[in-house]
Amino acid sequence: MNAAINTRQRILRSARDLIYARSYSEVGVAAICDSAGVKKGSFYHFFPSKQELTLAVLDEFFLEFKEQIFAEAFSERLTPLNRLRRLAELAYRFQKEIADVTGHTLGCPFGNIAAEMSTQDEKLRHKVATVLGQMEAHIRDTLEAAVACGEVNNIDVPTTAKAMLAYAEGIMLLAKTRNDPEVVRELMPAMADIRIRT
Amino acid sequence: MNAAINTRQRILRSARDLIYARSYSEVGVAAICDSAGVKKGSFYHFFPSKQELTLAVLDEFFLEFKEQIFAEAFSERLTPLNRLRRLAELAYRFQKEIADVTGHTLGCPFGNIAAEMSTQDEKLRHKVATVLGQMEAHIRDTLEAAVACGEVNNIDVPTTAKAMLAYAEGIMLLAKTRNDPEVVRELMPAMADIRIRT
DNA sequence: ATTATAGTTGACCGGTCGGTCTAGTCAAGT
DNA sequence: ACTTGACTAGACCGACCGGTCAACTATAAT
Repeated sequence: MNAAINTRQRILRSARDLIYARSYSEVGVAAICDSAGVKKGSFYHFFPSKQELTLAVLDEFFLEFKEQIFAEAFSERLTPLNRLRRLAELAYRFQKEIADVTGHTLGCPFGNIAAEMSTQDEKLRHKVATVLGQMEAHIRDTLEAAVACGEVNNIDVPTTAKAMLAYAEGIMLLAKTRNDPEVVRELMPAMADIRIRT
Repeated sequence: MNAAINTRQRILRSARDLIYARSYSEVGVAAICDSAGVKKGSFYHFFPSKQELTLAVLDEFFLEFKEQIFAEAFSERLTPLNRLRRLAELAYRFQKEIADVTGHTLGCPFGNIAAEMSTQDEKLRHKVATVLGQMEAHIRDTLEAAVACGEVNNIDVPTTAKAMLAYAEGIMLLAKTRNDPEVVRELMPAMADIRIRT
């Protein structure tokens, strides 16, 4: 049973890494099984389909994101706006590290799947939309706090949060397209300066 | 020979529509041939591979984009900043029209392919990067003009151009993810207000 | 020791993939 | 009339796709 959890976890991690590095369509179940050192039968014992696995992968991604990025950026030591600036810095570090290891700038795992699959798989689209919605909510909360402590004023908080998320996703996509993490370093800090006025 | 050009054009248009509506991986050569009313033999007479066809599709997309969007938005009647605002409006209209017809918000054709294929096919990545580079150049030129006529000042023009492009791409991706063109209407106008200060 | 159950194995399925190839049509050039 | 070469037709290729299945093993409760 311990071994079983282990197997499931190995499948999940292999799938996460492969799908992020390549894409949903380019990664087959067989490749995931090979990478995880697991046979097809075991795969389908734990996951009913490739689609369901991918939903789990998205959860896994978001969990890690919250643990590794949000947890650090959104500590109380920083002012709200500085949390957003810290987020920008962490985004760069993360992309830079991946680029150093893999040779490719991989962008945002959610944005990648959204772009590829939104029109093809409604369940996947909805899942990604939900995750991005939660990210937006985090930014919104942070902006509310910024307003509350007088760090900013006269802004449309919900719309500004959406704009910041859009800007961040766009930067990740451009960085992937140029295969250059420095794009993130150059552009991301300005995310914290976006203001949609009331 | 006229019929031949016609065949090539039909293949190109079918591929453009199908790849935009679905994705590169989800659209097979057979589907493109069916849609174009052409047999495989003809397809491979005009295009050596699916990859080469896609490069041509990207050219086709960019050509249409310049004809339909840039040509209208960048007319001399408008001030530079108003050209960018017009661009935002056209982006919404375009996404809205597609959504009404297809039931899906398809986002940016270049961004879609970039997200899906950048890590998998260097030629495709490079092509998309080039196209987006030209878009960035258009925005940069417009910002230069805005500076020249005193509409804005104290901005880092090249970086602001990049930031505007990133913001636009991010909005298109979010709209696709939410399957809602209204995201474009809500967020895109603020593109013209982005300023990266010197 | 027996039984039930969770997990594993790998052969196998029909279908689709991008791409090849041979045979043939057709119009223009000589 | 004959040749040439662009274009079309569609059968065919091996590889791979997601998914199924029956048989097997390991574990733990009774």
